[in-house]
Amino acid sequence: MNEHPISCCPGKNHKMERFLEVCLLLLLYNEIGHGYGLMEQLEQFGFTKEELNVSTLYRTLRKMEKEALVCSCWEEGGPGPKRRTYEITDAGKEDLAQWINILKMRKSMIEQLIAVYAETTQNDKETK
Amino acid sequence: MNEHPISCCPGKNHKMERFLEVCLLLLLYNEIGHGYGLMEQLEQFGFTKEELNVSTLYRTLRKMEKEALVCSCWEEGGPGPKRRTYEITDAGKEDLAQWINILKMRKSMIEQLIAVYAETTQNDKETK
DNA sequence: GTAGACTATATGCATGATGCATATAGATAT
DNA sequence: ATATCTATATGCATCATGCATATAGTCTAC
Repeated sequence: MNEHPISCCPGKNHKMERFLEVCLLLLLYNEIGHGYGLMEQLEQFGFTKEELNVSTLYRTLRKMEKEALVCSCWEEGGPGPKRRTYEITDAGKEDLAQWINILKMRKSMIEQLIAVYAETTQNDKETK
Repeated sequence: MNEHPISCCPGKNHKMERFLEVCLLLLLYNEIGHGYGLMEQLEQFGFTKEELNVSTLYRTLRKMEKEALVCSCWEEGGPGPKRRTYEITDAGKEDLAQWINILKMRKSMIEQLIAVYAETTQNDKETK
C-alpha cells in the first residue's frame, strides 16, 4: 500500500485496518496458500497491487499464526524459493465467523451514514 | 468503548477506526455541536454508550481542528459548564465528501467478502 | 451551605496496526 | 556473471485507540 492507497482520493490515508486479516482467513478457508500467492488472490476483494503492502501481509500472517488462527509449514521441492504455506485452523474458522458478524454490522453502519449524508447534502442544495 | 466493544462478540476488538471522525463531520455538517452532546447523536450510527470512549471523542475533535476540518469556540452563558462548540469548515466538507467515497468502496469490499464467505460455508456444508 | 452527582473537557501512558525502507536468499533468464 | 523475479522477514517511525486519571464548574437534595 504505497503512495496513493486508492486512486479516487490520492493522498488520503484510508487503510482497511484488519480487513486484510479477514480476507486472508477467508482465502485460506478455501485452500492452503502462501504469502506471495495470496497477494494476487486479494485482488478479488478490491485490493490493488499498488495498495498492497508486502510487509503488512507477511506480518499479518505471522501474527495470525501466533494467535493459532492458522498454522504454517515450509513447502519445498516446487519451483522457485521455498514457500511458507498457511492452513486455517478451527480457531481461525471461528474467528472468521465472528468477523463476518462484525463486518455485517459495520456494513449497516456505513449504509446508515451514507444515507444521512445523502439526505444532508440534498437539504443543502434545496436551501441554496 | 470500554470492555466489550459490541455485544455480539465479547472480547473481540473491532473498533471502527476513523469511522468516528466521519460521523462527527456529518453531524457537524447538520449543526454546530459540542463534544458531550455529539456523543448522544452518535447513537444513530450504531454506537452505544458503553462503546463510546470519551477520550477518543474529544481527542478526535481536537485533531480535526488542528487539521482545519472544524473550528471551535467557547460557548458561555448556557446552563452547566462552558462548552467548546465545533463548526465544520469548507475543508471539512470536502474531507467528508472524500470519506463518503471511501466508505462506499469499503462497503462494496465488505459485501464481496460476505458473499464469498456465504458461498464458501455453503460448499462446506454440502461436502459433509 | 455543603456533599455528592452530573456535565464537560483534557491528557499521560501503553498497546497495536500500519507504511516505508531495507535485508536476505534462492531461482531463472540473458 | 549479472540482473530480475520469487519469496519471506524485520527495524523504525507514526498514528489511532483504550484505559485511567485530572480538573472544574453546575445543580440538587438534605
